[in-house]
Amino acid sequence: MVSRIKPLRRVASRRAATPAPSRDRLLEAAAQEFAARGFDGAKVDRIAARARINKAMLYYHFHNKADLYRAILAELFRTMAEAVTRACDAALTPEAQLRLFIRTIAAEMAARPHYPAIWLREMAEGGRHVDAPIVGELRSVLDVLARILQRGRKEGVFGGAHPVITQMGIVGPLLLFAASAPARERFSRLVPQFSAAAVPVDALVTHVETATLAAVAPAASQPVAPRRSSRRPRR
Amino acid sequence: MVSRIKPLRRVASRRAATPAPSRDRLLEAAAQEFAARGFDGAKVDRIAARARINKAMLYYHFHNKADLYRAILAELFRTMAEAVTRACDAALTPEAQLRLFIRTIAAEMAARPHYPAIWLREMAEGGRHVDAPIVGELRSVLDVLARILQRGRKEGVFGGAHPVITQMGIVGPLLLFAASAPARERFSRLVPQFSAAAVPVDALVTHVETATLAAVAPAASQPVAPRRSSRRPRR
DNA sequence: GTCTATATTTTGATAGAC
DNA sequence: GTCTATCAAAATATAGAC
Repeated sequence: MVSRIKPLRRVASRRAATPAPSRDRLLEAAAQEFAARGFDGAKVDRIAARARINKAMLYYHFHNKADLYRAILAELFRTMAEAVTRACDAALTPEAQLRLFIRTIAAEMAARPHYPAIWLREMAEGGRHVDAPIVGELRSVLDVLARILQRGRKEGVFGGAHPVITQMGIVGPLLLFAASAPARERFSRLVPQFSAAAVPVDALVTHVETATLAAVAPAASQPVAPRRSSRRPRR
Repeated sequence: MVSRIKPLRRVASRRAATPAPSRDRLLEAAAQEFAARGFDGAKVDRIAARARINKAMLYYHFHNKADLYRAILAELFRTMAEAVTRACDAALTPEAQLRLFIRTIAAEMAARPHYPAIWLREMAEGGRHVDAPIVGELRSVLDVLARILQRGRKEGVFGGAHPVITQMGIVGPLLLFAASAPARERFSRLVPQFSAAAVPVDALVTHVETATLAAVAPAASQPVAPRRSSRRPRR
């Protein structure tokens, strides 16, 4: 609540070769711990140890465990929102924009390896730690996608795909793939197919692109508001 | 470790209107708690209270929290493996089999509302509680999918899609959608688009079907083993 | 099978010196 | 900003009567 406005931090007063200040190490260590163990599984002692700081310093920088976690969540979704907003400025066709949207999210996940597990877990937790500003970032991401879909629809290249459903179709595979990498590696001793070496990362992004573009194509899915009279048979 | 072989339980000795025995209520309550809070967030006191049993009874039926959790995990993946194995017996075209594979998983998730969050969380945890028998069930699911893809390839209707990637493309959206339902409902006060009423469930399954079939179509994705000589440009 | 009472450990958080 | 020492609450697990 207090440290929401973050000051442009001490750039001038820092020497060139200075190691990461304790606060940064703390955030990094916490992200790692929260990703691997979840909010309740993460222990402040372990976070402090990993960051090579004293536990009391954690409470000096953040009020409590929840605040530290929220800071990470906020940065995660702000980063995502900024990235997709920036990427989709470009004057491209709706198809190209959608591809770029997908690739941007994938790239952001690759750049921040802890994000996928944290994101996934927070959704499974019912968004318990997501406050209003964070919801705003989520909304921004969805809005970018909604605009792409709407433009494509106006130009006749997309059908009436629902933004939330399209979003699930995109981030679902990307999140699960990234977050489950350690698990799959663990299983690969018994199921070699799971081995990371056997599953090229790029192939997944290509898969999601192809899949999403097909699913949003005209007549691929029923319109957002289903027609009232035509009841389609179960199969 | 001990109670892995479960006896065909006391059917004869039970009256017709007998309420669910404590062990069943326990498993149900535990699944709910583990889904909502994760392994570390789940508290045995809460599980016991929810099941309306004494906490000591929990330790009578299971040795500890981890064993209880593993029992639920095992049933989850056994259920999934059995369902997809049974469903894909049918003599259908590869396309129809793939659709059925998807619908079966979606139906199983709908029937057991706690599964998606547990599944997702366990993957994020690195499969820490997944033991060898459970990996076997995971393997079974993957094998069913691999056979469908292989048959489709032989018949020329599918390309060289990788089973793991295809699996991610299918279960990623289904899991995320189901598991994030409470979160989206929470956010819907600020972002009406997220409201469950606004997002038809069937539309997601249709989306995943369309998307997956397009992604596994011939030439949609590069072959599993990329050609060595032809280096494709970045885009 | 069921319950009460309790032991033991872990863990989030703080006080207060430097 | 940093550290030591420590508290108080929570949580897993068990002992043992019925």
